[in-house]
Amino acid sequence: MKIGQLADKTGLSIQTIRFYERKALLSAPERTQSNYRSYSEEALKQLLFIKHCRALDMTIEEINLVLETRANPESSCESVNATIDKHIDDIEQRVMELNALRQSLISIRSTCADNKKVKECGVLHQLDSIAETRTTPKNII
Amino acid sequence: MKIGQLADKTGLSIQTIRFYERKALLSAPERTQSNYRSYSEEALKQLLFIKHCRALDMTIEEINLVLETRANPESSCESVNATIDKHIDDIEQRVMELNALRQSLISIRSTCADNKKVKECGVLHQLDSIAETRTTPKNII
DNA sequence: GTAAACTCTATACTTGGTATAGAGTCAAGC
DNA sequence: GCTTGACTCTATACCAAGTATAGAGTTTAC
Repeated sequence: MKIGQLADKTGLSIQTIRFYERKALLSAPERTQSNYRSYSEEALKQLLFIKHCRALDMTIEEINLVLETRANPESSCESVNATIDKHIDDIEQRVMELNALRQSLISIRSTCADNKKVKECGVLHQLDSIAETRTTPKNII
Repeated sequence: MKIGQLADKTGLSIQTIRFYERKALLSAPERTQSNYRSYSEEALKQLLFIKHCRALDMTIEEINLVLETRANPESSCESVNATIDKHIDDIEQRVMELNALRQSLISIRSTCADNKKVKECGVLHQLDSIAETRTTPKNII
């Protein structure tokens, strides 16, 4: 299977597949005589696994860890569970931040009716003077 | 006021201030004979305004737009309100996405009790086979 | 034989900064 | 006068997770 077919089957772009190879998520495939990448079914499965992990917003580093763990079936899956647990925490954290942010924005927005002039705009005045709202560092999520 | 003092007063790093100047959020200040940046009180205010906008997760491009609007007091503040409204929408969207993601993660996580072996781990099996969950394109927020 | 479609590598770009290197400047202490 | 430390300058590279491109080579269809 060439890279274009793999891209079609996975729904990932060709560049993304090559990118994952560079990041060592996907091991470098065999090459044809003309230096084209030639993929096995195994690679397709691996790539779908990676895609599923990405859909859950796992970072490449985390996926790498999970892949490593997955590689030896007799080892403990503890680290995988820890990764997922941490993810859930991060997401809950981020949702709370975003809700706080949303509240701030709604509050600021309420200070200006539509069609005012800049000099009368409550929103702009708010932006001049608001205090700190975000205490936690910005999250990637 | 030199850049270090400005950094202290705003809580932003020196590099960030220079970065904002490069991005034309902050106009290039006067220079001393030795080519040091020399800031006015006006620049301090501008920078705090920018900081407040960033705390609301506005992009640099959006802040630029708002600053432009703010520059002429007689114009309409409509675009500012539109920016804020869009932001609120984006955040609500993102919160819904994150909640869906959280549900997926919790569901996946529930398939593995602690201290299992990799080959028995429900989480890893789920990651092999889960269907698409995220339909909307990934957001920056 | 040639044109379209595919693949290759290498490089640059995105966002919002952060972190360096290497050079110049300024103030204080001796 | 000289050195030391703190400050500033520019330019460049780096982060994540890709995306986009140029320029070259390859394969396939007609």
